[in-house]
Amino acid sequence: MARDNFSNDRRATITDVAREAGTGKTSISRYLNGETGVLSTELRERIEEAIAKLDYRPNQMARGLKRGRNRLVGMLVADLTNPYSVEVLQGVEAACHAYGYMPLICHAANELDLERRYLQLLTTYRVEGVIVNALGVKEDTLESLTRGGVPVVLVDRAVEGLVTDMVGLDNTEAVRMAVRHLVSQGFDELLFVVQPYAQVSSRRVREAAFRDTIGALGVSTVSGATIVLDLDNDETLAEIDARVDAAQRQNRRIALFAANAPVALRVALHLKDRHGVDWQRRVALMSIDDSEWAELAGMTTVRQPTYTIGERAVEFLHERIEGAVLAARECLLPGELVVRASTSITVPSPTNHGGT
Amino acid sequence: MARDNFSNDRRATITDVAREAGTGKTSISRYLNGETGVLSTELRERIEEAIAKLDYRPNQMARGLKRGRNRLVGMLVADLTNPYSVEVLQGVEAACHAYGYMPLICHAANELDLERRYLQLLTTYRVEGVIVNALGVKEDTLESLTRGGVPVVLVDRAVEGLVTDMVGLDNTEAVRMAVRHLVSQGFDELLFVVQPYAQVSSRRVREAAFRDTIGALGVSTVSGATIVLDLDNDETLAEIDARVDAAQRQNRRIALFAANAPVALRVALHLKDRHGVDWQRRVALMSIDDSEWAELAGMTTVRQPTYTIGERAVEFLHERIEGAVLAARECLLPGELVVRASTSITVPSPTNHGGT
DNA sequence: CTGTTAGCGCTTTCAG
DNA sequence: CTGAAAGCGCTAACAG
Repeated sequence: MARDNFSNDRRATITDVAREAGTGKTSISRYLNGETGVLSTELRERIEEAIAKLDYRPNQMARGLKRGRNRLVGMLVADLTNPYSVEVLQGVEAACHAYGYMPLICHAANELDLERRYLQLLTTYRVEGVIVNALGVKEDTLESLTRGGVPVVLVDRAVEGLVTDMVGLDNTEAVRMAVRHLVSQGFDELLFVVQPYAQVSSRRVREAAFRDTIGALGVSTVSGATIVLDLDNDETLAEIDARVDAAQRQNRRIALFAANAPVALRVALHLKDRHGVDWQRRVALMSIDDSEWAELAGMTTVRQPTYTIGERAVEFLHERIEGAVLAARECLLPGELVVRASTSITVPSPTNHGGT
Repeated sequence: MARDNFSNDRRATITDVAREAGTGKTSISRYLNGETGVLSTELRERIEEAIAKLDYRPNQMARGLKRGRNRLVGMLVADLTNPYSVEVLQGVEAACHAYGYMPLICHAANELDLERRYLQLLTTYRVEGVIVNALGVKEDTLESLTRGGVPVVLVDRAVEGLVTDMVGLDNTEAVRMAVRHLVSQGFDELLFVVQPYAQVSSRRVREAAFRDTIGALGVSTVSGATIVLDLDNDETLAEIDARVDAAQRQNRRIALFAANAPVALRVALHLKDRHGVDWQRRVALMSIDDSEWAELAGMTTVRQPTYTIGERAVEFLHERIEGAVLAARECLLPGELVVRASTSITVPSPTNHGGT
């Protein structure tokens, strides 16, 4: 029903509806924009009928063109493969709907070219604002956006030379919490494993926090070191092995601390490869990011408030779109320590998974 | 550089560029559309300068409005949390770029309301086509799309009462392959675990294939049963336990076969909970979908050709957008058996992970 | 309360 | 080779 008319392929336009309802376009427009009470009940009914009959849907493009705003916001994700991003995304989506925005999701797949290209595309579609989980590199296209008056809010990572709102994890506190946990569990040698961090601010901050925290502990008690792991290059894994072996020879209790989920997975796979299925009995591993397999592997993590990060990002963006003029803000949300068996220094017994 | 002029907030329009270049809008338009050779070199240079100076970007909305096509295609994903979807997405994105489409990614988060809402939104933005990984339920909005002349191609799942192109895994063959593998490994009791499958065609097909394959083997050799697992309700897990216990009491070699990754994870978590960290020594588990933790857990899987699925979907869509009129097509791509330690019937030794 | 009239930024005849 | 003008679908004054 409601569409027994010629399936004309071409969608009905506001003009068609006006004609069908025997009125002018203005009234239709008024109806569409909820200017209720300004229309006689009689007219409103005729309009409703016409709309139903023609299965009419207003064309957002045309609307946007006229109004100067199209309710589109861009969400540029560096890597959808990383569950972190998907979770943030969910917060973003929910908040967008609440505010009446349509999120345009773009996936840079860790490619700088793609990031740039999408940024341009978004410009071209005249999005009203952009949330960017950037690759971190200085990017003219990004600057060009803000200069063009399009609000930008950064997620997880800052971008060199760009001052805007940014929301992410309180990395310093998260790392501190993790290190304190490891120390309290009796580990006395900590290895922080992180991807090349020069470009990516969150990694940089985490690494710095790791060293600071260790330093504050007094070098005599606990020793720590950072290992830079290139996911595409297995060589650095050898260094981890060397450190682990050395520590164990000296009877030191060593723990690996992965800076994020991809690193944790890479390291875990390697350890399993090297030590066999029982690898977790040989070496302790924890990480930032509570990925879906963390529970299965019984790995201690710091869970990020991903959903909230996404929501908050949209809130910031919304305020800016509405015209707020204020200095760049930084919103750092606290992580949550999720303790599991991997960081109890005693060999986990089969029935005891997750200690305190 | 290239933007030392008044940062006017308002982006430059084609009119601005025309004025700046001292010419008419038509020429600018021609330049933008690559109607090269129709412009004198001299004019072209002036245009290029003007564009650069004003940092001009053509407004796609306006273009679309006039042209009647905006190069937008919708991609509706049922659940981004499922790595399957993300992988398909990557194929879709790549293919879209190749064809010059801008994919609008929408995430239904397994909510029927959201699915419907997004479908309407996409209509409203006049996307030229839609790729749908639907929730599977009969959906008026979807039908309304196709009737409105918007091409739709389905991914992974068919939708009741909707005849369109669809691309996905060759489920029947995939299940057959898996069952044969399990049997050849010496398992003689198979438990197929699947979410409620009435609504979702791919699950239905997998379940049917499971029963058929078992049946074809001759009931005397191997016995099989299907267990329906509701991810939000733990009760059904008890049935799995009962079956496993019974089989082991009778000295039968039982294997669990999860219909997809979410099920596999749920089951794995439960088994670990019940049997401790060594659960894999107690019960064999394999699944369709090769998720990132499968390697870590040493779990045998059937890997889907996700990327190709995405690509193929866009190809189909493209042909339809270009006006091809043909009967609905179905493209079933083969899966790949990835054998790992979980399905070798002997207890996996620490140094031997994954046999043949 | 309702309709007429101008555009939004762009493409596309149709004449120079 | 180049430009003027009409119009895509819609909204927003501005009259009635």
